Amino acid sequence: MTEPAPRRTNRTKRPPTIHDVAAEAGVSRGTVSRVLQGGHNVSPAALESVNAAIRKLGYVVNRAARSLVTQRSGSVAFLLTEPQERFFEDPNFTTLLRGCTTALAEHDIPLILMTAGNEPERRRVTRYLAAGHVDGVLLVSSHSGNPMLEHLREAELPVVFCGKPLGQRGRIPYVAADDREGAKDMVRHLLDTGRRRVATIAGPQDTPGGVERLYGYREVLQEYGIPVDEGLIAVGDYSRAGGEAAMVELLQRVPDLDAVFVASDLMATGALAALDRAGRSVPGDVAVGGFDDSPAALAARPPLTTIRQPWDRISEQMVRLLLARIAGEEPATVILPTELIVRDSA
Amino acid sequence: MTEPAPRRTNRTKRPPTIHDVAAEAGVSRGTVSRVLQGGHNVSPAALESVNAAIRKLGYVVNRAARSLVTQRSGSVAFLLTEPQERFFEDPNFTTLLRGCTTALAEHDIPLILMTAGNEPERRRVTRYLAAGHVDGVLLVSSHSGNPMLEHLREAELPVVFCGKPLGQRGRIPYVAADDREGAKDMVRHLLDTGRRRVATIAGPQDTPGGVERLYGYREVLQEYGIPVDEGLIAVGDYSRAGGEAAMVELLQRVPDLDAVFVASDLMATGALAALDRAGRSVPGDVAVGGFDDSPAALAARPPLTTIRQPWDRISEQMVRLLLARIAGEEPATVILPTELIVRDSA
DNA sequence: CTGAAAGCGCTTACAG
DNA sequence: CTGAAAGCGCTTACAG
Repeated sequence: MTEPAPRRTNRTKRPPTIHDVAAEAGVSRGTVSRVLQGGHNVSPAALESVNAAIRKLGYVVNRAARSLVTQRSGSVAFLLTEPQERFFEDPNFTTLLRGCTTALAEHDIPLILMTAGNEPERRRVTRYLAAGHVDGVLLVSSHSGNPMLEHLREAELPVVFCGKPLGQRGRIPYVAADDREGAKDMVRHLLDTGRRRVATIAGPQDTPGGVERLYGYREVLQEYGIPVDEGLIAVGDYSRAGGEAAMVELLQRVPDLDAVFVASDLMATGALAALDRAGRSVPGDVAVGGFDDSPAALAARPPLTTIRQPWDRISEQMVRLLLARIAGEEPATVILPTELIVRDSA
Repeated sequence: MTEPAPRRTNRTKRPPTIHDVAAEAGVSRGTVSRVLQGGHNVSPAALESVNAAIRKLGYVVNRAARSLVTQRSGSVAFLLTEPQERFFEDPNFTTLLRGCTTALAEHDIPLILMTAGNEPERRRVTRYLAAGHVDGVLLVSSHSGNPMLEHLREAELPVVFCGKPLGQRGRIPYVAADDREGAKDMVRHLLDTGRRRVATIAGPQDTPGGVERLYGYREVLQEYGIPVDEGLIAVGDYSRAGGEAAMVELLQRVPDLDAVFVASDLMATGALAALDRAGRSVPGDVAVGGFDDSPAALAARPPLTTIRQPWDRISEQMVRLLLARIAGEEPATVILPTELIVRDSA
């Protein structure tokens, strides 16, 4: 009557193990494992009885044990290297995060959210990744000179970027919306609706969106035979305040502008405020085009004409590329088309 | 010369193990492990040489192995049971998510993001949690009748809610802003600045914010000796469109209202649009008070007077409570004060 | 097709 | 204070 006390945590019931399943099904643990791996080299009879046992017992594989032997974690990191404020303020990114979570869940892969916005965080994340705690990383920042990149390379971890990685040598897989074509669509729209002095508020020039959307602006002007006036170009930091300041600057420099293509909706709401204060009506005096089709675009007065990025498909493709990389496939790149959404501001 | 080929994944270098550290330090693996656990019952000399070896080798513990023996995952889930759109559109929640990630990182605990907005997702999440893949969960939805709750209870997993869980028996630990007091501050502000026909657009009545903020509204009117006119109360669904519809309804029912307390900034932007279309000036004809102090509050025209929720502290406290629960402490509750932010709309 | 066995990298009583 | 050893729950050659 003095049995050794069973080992217990504060959880009452221990989940069934592969051992229980094997006993229930009347086979060896090896066979159960083979069924778990896809059922190759398993007789139909064994397959069936194992599956029945799994259902009956409600068996779920213990990932820690599997991970220990396979040297695979079975999870993926979603890594933010932006200063956090910027990311979390940007509704695009939350859409992206949601999409990646869902897409990974379909493969039963948990998403681990990590931030590396400052030095201590970067150290922690680097250690975590180097220790092999994830099989790959979905990387969101595309600022050039990203200090995490070197670490990732050293850890030899599969990575997929959101947005074209700037200033990187080698082939780094990424998924991006077609920023340049999106910008071109917007500027064409402005021109086609009769605007002639079209300014632009570009994003930071160390980000792909900042660079590409400005390229698009220039290309369309050229296309229409309009000489590019550098005075019509201002740069913001993707924040609302940055957009506001840039608009003030533009108004001062080029009082007769009649349209502005703003590289993000958030900046566009700032531009709207500046125009309002300057007594310019939108779209009467000045047409305003945004980029992103974020909630802010709808909430703005007037609602913003903007460029929609296909975030659902971006996240889907990021996950697809990452899983392919993890499986050993070659790096690839996916560029997805954008869509012009015409509302009241232009 | 025929050594067995070393086992390899596609990663080149295998991280050092506790075995390597023990060899380097000249002690047993047990001693290394004891150092890892906090260094109790370890001689100063051993402690030092083990730490030196850890540094030299860049050793990082293998969580899968640890988890296998301790029966603890060392990670925590951040679980969204809202229909996803709502969550990800709400900037409060992303702030919360960020805060929780950071707070957990300080304890070296990875945050696993999970969504359970529909039935297949709920099944998957339930299996994952029941399998013991996380030590606890941070739960965000507070809609009453949440179908995940029962599963969590069955799995005997520590849980902390964000927001007061409605209609739950038993003591469930939660952290919330003081919704009622926040609402009272706003309504008092409206009344103190001379408004007399103060309407409200409440949130859904199956959410704590929806209920509590409406309570606050009623209480202040009573406090000021103003009889509550039920016609002045409308309910929205926290969306922009819902706020707009509710405002239209109120305007129709009570054309002479001169203020409205809206239970979220997002709904308030909708209300602003409706007022604009009805030709009412804000704050001239109608004062508008929001709730949340989200980015939308700043972007709104005019910028919204609103109630700020202390999201940083909320996330911090949620993590603290959850870790305490995991460590076996009793359930507790934390209510945090809000702050009135006066801008232009009221 | 299947079982027995080794081993993944840790932690934790148990002796000493 | 410390080492030897068992064991956590899996996967995977290896024989058969």
